[in-house]
Amino acid sequence: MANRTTPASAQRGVTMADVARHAGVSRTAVSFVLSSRETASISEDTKHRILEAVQTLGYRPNAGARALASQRSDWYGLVTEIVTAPFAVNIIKGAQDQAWLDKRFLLIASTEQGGGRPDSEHAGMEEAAVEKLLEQRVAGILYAATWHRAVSVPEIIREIPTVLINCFDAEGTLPSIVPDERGGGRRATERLLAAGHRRIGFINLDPDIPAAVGRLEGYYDALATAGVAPDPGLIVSGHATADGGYTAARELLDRSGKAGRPTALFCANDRMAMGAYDAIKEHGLAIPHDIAVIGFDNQELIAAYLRPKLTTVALPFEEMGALGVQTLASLTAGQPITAHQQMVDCPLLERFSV
Amino acid sequence: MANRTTPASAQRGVTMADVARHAGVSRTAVSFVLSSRETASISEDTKHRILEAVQTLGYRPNAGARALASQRSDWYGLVTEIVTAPFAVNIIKGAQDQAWLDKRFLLIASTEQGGGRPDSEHAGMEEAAVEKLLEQRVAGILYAATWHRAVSVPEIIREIPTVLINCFDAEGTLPSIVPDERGGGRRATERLLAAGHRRIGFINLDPDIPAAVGRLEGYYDALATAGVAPDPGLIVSGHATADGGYTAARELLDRSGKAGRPTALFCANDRMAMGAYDAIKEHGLAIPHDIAVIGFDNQELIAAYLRPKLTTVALPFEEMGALGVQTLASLTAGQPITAHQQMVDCPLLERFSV
DNA sequence: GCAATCAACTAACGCGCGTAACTTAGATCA
DNA sequence: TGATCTAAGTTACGCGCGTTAGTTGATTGC
Repeated sequence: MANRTTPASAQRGVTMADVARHAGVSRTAVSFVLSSRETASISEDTKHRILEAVQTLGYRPNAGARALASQRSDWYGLVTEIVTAPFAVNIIKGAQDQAWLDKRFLLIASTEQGGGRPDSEHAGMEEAAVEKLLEQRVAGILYAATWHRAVSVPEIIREIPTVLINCFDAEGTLPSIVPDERGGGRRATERLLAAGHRRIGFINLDPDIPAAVGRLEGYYDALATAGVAPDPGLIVSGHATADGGYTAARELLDRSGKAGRPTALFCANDRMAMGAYDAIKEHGLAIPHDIAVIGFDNQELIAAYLRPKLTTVALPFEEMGALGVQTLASLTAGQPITAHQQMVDCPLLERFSV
Repeated sequence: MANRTTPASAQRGVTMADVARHAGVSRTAVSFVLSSRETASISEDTKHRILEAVQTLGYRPNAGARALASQRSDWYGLVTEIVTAPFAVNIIKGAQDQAWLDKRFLLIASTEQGGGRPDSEHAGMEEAAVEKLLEQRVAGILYAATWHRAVSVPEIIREIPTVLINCFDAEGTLPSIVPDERGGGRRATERLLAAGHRRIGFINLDPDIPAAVGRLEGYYDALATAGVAPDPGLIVSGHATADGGYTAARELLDRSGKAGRPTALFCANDRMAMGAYDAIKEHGLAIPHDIAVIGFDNQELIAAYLRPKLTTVALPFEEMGALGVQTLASLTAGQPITAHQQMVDCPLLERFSV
């Protein structure tokens, strides 16, 4: 049996010079053909000979050398804390896929390591990560956060084109891409209103964060448009966990305000919705028959496995990642950015809890 | 106010030559100092001058040029389908962290794009991904799977050092790292036995996959060691979903075999445990008072948010990722690999369902 | 007092490639 | 027929760096 381990290409170092020699042309000709320059004129015949040589020798371009010679690179850096957080990992996927389409590579630098470092140390890691990426001569940097918030980026990041994803810098000097929380909140509330609900409880997150602010605004927007007066008694804040949702839901269900208990619950995230499910079931109520529930975030592992499956608003992680790469591409191409902060829609995913 | 945008370093292209000029030495001297070669002798004085020049000029080495000149690279490629699957993403984290410690970069190539491609197309994507990584001249490749199984890797991957993570090749010719399913199954069952349970139901996955085989073997191991005769009536297979777990659990609970219903349930994954919880609650039973439950996989989003929180066996994703990088490091260093298949322990995480 | 040693460097080459500037043989034109 | 132009290439340089093979002046050994 023939030696099947390695085609000719395996012997490291088939270079353009080898291809040139094999095709009987100069190295430059090979370069011209491979980079398909229109300005240079190479006859169809030799072009064909060269491509054939490439094939038989198993030539593989050396991306590093190419970057060195051409003074530009095919790489974007992605610095992020989200590698661990299964939550927002789809940002990576979106960015990765888009980068792949653009024939670019993503160098991912994780800034989260070991548990519970102090902030100062984390900042140091971020700077180190950016430094490393700059050493790789990336063409630009994506900076992605686990949850939508204001961040302070290391200063050196400003040396090259940068796009923030799922976060924004307090000064507002860097282009950023964030979810349209408000639109999502409106959409969810509208859905409940459309189902005939008028007393809609809202279980909110820590009211200081952008997600809470936006989602609540959207809730108000929808009520206002529908001409329903908001009832402050229907709005509570809870810990962003299943337990928090459980407690908050009990509070709302026990409460018999001026017009009785809510007939629907809009939970500002899916984990809280998970807890709310428990509270509702303990109350002997059925979802969605007795009470409707809508979540937020679309954490698949929760939303798709709750019984009944949870109708929820999705955070557009993948889209944000892709848009980030696109934005970075225009930035590095020198095109001016139209909007400094781009918002991406949060679509409603209909399942069976409404 | 001074122009704060850019330190000297920002002007792209502070090279070693610049540093040398600034320090009044040859470029070679700079190179020697920066790569801290012991063989070369540079006086403390000039060494200091050089480092100072590096500092004031903001010199940053060019990783690409370095790789080109030294004929080796700081990169490992990670080709995987798991970018999307929040599930096994910790493999990436483990690998990333370990690579960072080794001062190496991970180039991640996702092979999963758009939904539901046919297998053939997926294979094509994998080959393209590997090809791209080879163009980057990575020093080695990690190939990681979402779930533990046999895979067939693209042939070109054999051109360079490769380590499989969470999977193995059918021929067994590549070093691989997999979870110790059997040990995990044993550990879970032992825990239930230690809690006094003797009738332990086992809800298994599709019995053909390695995870199902191993976990069941572990279950038998523990029973045998404890001198408990296995009851075939206590073992069922279900769909690997919450619904599947729900159905399977009902079946076990309704069944009043020779010795009544099981007092504990070992579910071969957490999603099924989630469904089992529902079935148990519908039966009016309390966890863990009336019946204990143990899961497998430690899907945080489920296990940590179920009420009560689920005791489960963790898949050592992070460890496998880290071990993968370590193994690859020894491979690329030319050291022979001791074991062709390395197994990593699956620890039991105690929560409140036992 | 002179060869041998050594510390402290430097000159020069090449890694694989992009690219501007030049060459050459044939076609075109006045 | 000589000048001009073009197609089809080639020569030569440099990207930033690692590395080998020197070079140079001071010190040592006898």
